[in-house]
Amino acid sequence: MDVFQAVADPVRRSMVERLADRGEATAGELSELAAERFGIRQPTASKHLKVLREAGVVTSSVDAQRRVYRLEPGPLDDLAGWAARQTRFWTGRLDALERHLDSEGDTP
Amino acid sequence: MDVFQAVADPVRRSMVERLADRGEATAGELSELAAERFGIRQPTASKHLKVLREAGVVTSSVDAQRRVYRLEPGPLDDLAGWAARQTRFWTGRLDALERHLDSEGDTP
DNA sequence: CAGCTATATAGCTGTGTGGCAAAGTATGGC
DNA sequence: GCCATACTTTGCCACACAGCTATATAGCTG
Repeated sequence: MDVFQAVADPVRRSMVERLADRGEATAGELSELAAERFGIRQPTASKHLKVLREAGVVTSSVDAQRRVYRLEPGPLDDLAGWAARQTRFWTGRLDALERHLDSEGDTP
Repeated sequence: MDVFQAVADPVRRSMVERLADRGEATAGELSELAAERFGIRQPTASKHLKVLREAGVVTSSVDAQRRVYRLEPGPLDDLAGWAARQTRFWTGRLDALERHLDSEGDTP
């Protein structure tokens, strides 16, 4: 699954936000957060973490029985870059459009 | 459907990119593009346009029998902003983290 | 080693969403 | 007025995905 799909889910976005705000967290902490905010069970949260992992949005390392998750900036930067590029092109271009229409000479 | 879900689909992303690159387009043009790239039929493309419309990513106006679609920067800016915020927080903070760990004084 | 804690996996189910063909709604042209 | 054009809507099916419970795996702890 790609980054776009990964962050399409509010539960996963909430996990990402938690990691962005306060740094790394264990699977348990993230699961508990999801439980509070969305009322989901631990295995469901674990599944969401798997999706984020496979999209490269987070990485995990093993600390005894704990898995520590942290944010991986790459994919999110790609996402931000894509979205920004889409708007930078035509935002503030209304004038350019009008010039274009003028040069076309047809106002139906 | 929100912006995140709206751009989660590659067909819809392709439509957005087309509008970002070369400005407004008719439903027919966007449908044809989707047909070429993804092999989908016209009603399916129309459905995708509806999703983009309802997410506020595009707006449409009527020109005779044609519907002209254009990009609405707002939602995409929100998306870009969100994604950027998630990474700006901890990117380039590895040093900050190390400083934090130093000030904690515990290296287990 | 027994048992507790932490997390992942397996297997099942309901619902949302993407795909299609067919029908409906406007509008322009003959 | 009627047909063609340009879309959208409707109704259908299939499949992906989020949710759950139950179970497996792994590592501490007594």
